[in-house]
Amino acid sequence: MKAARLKELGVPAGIGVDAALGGVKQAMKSGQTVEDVEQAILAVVDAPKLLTEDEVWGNLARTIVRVTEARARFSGRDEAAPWQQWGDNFEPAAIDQMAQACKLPISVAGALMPDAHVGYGLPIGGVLATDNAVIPYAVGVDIACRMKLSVLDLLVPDIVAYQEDLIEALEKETRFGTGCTFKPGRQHEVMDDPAWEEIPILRKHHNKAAKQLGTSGGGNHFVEFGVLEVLSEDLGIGRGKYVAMLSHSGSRGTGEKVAKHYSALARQLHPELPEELSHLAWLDMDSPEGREYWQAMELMGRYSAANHELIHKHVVDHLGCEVLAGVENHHNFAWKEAHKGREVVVHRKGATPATNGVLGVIPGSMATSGFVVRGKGNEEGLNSASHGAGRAMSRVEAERRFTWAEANEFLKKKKVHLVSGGLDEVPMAYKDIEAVMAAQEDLVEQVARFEPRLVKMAPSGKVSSRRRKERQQRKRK
DNA sequence: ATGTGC
Repeated sequence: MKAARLKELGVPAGIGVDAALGGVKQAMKSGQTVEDVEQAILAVVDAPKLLTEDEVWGNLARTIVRVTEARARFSGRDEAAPWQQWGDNFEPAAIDQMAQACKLPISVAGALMPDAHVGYGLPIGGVLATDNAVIPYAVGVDIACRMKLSVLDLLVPDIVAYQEDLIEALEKETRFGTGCTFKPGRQHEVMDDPAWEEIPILRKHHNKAAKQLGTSGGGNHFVEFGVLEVLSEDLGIGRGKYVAMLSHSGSRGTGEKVAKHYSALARQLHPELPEELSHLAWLDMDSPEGREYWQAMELMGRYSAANHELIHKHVVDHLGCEVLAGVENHHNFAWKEAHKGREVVVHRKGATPATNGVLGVIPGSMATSGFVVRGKGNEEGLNSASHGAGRAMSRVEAERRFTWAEANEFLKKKKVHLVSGGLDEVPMAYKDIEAVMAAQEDLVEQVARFEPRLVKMAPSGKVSSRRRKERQQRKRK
């Protein structure tokens, strides 16, 4: 049974739905039909106080009572925290999510970046400063998702001349797709961090995390080679054209488990939040839960950095070249920063840190420009910028609307060789990166422009997992 | 962005 149906039946969103799903599972196991289950849920919703001791539905009944009482006591704030947007090419729902986030009692200020689109709780491209509280879903599911660019001592024509070697390096030295691992795993001292032992959710996933070190994952993640046109002296290598390698990856499966674990915990601690705020449940920074999340989040930060470090090290070693310069940054993370003289927690969910003088990387798409940028320290913009061009449509919509014939035409025109990737990631599915950059001229300065030439991404998710299953089934036979 | 239980 889906969450939407449970809400139709009157189950409160968030922990109400969580509790209901538990009951549904139990009832279905004991052989009840969907109709029986729906009747039972209606009865609980109608009179939860009568059913708090019920064997199957007691937890749902108690949760509804708790949520109802807490929400009755909750009163929103009189005035939302101030926020501004950069650009005007947004879905109304993304703007609404930003506005809702600023109504949280803990919110201090917000900023919506020009690549923003709808996400869980806070939009992707949303920045939120809070007072002594951290919101797991305002950091994002892929905690510490990160960009890393290395300038290599190759010549621009080498991208074509040594194309086969570059492809081989990508194929052998990282992995793509949901659930991908290295066997045997890559080695890195980040795996010896004491936090893996101290925090149960980390201990549980330590093994998987070890196997996923150095992998790139799926979705919009990629590793690519391209031409970097350096426009300023910031990188310390002089102006001109260079070959660079750019990777986009994060904390893989472990980060997701951490995000979901603490978000569920935060929701349990905040039954008072109305439905539209329920995905924005927070943890107090002074509470044991908040401190533990922060510790886990920071480890995910070091883990993600190690991930990129290994990808670059192994690819560079494979090619036998040298690294001349580099830039890297998280774009799903939270930081303790000063805002207008006050210490706040700044959540950047799909947003690049852009404190004055700080360098960052903003990718476009597989066949449009990316940028190395220098922050301008715009205080109203919460020292942030976009983390890319931003999706112009959903993945499903992109798969429906475009064909590979069109996409290949685009790639050919831009001289991009796509080793693998999904139709849901084609450039036409993204907003215009030039317009996005123009909308944030007061947030960042352009330091270099990057043109992708040789790109590897995960092949389209659903297809590959179906094929994997079919292969496994064939093996069994 | 990510897998997991059927």
